[in-house]
Amino acid sequence: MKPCDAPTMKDVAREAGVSLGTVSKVINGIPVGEQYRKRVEAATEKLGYQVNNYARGLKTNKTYCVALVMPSLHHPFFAVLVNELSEYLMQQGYRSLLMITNYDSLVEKKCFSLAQQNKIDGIIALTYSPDLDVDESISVVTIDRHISNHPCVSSDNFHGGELAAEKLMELGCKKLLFLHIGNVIVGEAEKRGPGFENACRTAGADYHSIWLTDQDTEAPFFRFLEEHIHNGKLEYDGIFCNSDGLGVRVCEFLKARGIRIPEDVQIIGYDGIVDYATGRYGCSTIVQPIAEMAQTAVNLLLNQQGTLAPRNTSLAVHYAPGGTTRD
Amino acid sequence: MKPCDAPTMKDVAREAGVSLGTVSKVINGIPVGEQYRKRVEAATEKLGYQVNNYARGLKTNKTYCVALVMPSLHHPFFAVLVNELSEYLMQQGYRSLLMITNYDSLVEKKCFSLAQQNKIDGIIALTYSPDLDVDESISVVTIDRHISNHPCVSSDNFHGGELAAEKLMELGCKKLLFLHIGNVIVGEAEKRGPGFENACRTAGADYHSIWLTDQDTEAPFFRFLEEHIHNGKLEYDGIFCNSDGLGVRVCEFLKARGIRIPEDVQIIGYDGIVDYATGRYGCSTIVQPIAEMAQTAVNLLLNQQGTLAPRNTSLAVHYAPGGTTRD
DNA sequence: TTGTAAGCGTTATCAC
DNA sequence: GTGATAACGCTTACAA
Repeated sequence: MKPCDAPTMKDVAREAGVSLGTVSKVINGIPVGEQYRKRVEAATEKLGYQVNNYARGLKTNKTYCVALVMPSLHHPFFAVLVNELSEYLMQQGYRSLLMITNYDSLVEKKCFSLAQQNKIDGIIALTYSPDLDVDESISVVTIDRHISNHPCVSSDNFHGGELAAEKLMELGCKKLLFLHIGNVIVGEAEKRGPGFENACRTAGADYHSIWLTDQDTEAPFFRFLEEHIHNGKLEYDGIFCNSDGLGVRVCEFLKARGIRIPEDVQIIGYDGIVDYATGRYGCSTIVQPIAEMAQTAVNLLLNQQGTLAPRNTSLAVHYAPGGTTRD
Repeated sequence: MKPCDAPTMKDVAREAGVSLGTVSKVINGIPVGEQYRKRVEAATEKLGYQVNNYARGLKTNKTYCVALVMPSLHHPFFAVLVNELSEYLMQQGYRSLLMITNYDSLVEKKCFSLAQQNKIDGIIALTYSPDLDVDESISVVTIDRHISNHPCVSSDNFHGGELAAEKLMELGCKKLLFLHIGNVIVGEAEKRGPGFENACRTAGADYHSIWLTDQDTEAPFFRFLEEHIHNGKLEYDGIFCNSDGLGVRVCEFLKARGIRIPEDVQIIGYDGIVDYATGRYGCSTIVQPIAEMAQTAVNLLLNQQGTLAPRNTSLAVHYAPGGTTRD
């Protein structure tokens, strides 16, 4: 790569015939004599001068840079989240350092260490390591999962679960099923199930839950479904899946066995993932407000003074039909 | 946000009872007396010292940071591309600064200027501005679209187009159609059409092309298709779309009109986008080697000495069936 | 070999 | 209000 030596403040000062301090003041918007300002601005323009953020960061200990630590961009939820985070950060005058962990807790640790080394102003992270502790001097906001006492932003998972149950019952389901697969790490997303069960209990509904923790295969779900199909009819008529992906797969599985969706069985997922090609939801779903979550996380990070930030901020979700329910 | 004052090299030197220069040498792997090294390492460990990349960058003019300028992460192609770029860069010891332009050429310009200001070591960009010129002193590698004479990495679009045509003919199609929608900016992706047409011509096949440039609606395609359906039968029996998204939409449109895919009409798209939920292609497709493209771009950027980099590097594509062809 | 000191491009604190 | 000057934390000659 080529060397890159841009003009420095000193060059501008020489060009404008003023001192270094004056140039600095003009650059930083500190009042300065009218004609001096004019001269400096002209010189800046002429030389195409740009401040060196590294020198500035060294001096001020402020880098206007936030690290985004995310598992992967293969999943649309993460991709869109990073998109919104990055755009909003840029609007606020911040840059984003992207770090992909690939769900690997070793990499997560390395990223946190690297982030601190880069003297970034803060970290926004969605991680899976249970024991990821970070220098107390750095600001951190997490998404969905907690890291020590740093503020966490998530959608209102509990209410999302309730909403799903209520919607299914409202649409006539009598025998409900909840399917959950996920990491053993307890995060905010794990409240979807309790929310669902709570609503079922409250309504006195008949329901069953299956929790697959720390497993990498959904096979048990499909075995269960298979076993509960009698004479081409599933025992359950309403299913809540803890992600849209699972919802879509369950839907396909049942259709392949001649069960009609949504006529025989109705399915609701969670996330609100929109297909890039069709612009539609893959299944009926509880929609997470990704843009709002991103903005909330950024605001929380940038305005974090002391420790008065709430440990958890849950944003409102809403239900959206996606063809797998009768509405 | 909280202040962040980590231990400095001076602290380590004091702790270890050696001089600043010695610490620096240990940190940078320059040979130093065994016992000195031990002492420095112990002190480093004890204080939890980490080099300040801003100070180092200021001194060395090397930041180990590359800017990724991308239109959006809502489209899976860009999301996966950024994922691969970022992971590979990290493997090579580089960090990635993510900049989302939202297809806005004003933002693209701002990003380029910002990137240079951040004294990054290079830029990898996928942009739409026709007139995006950049300081000659900074290394740039582009994806799919050219910016002045910087090296560009893409998949072998021309051959991809040929492949699609050959495959359709091989699968028995007699009357081919090519559908293209895209920006007026001519990039490597625009070679898909010529490749397709070339293969058709060579084989003496009957084909028709529709190019929609600089339009934001695909309506003309669907109007055309509608007009060429007679007695529930489309005049064409093989369609090549310049993206998987379009392929999927065309497929849906025809199915909705009672035309069977792939029995009556076969469709091939371009990109190789895999659905996150099912893991399948949305339609039969020409697969771009995204990971290889990312690695090639990074290697080109990092090893760029002088200007001996090829202006264009096209990576091999392959065909993959995805349910919209009879194979 | 190891220590010393001069910068890298800024900002900030002073006298003027 | 403006211009020297001392840091910021590091690398790198160069001197010891």
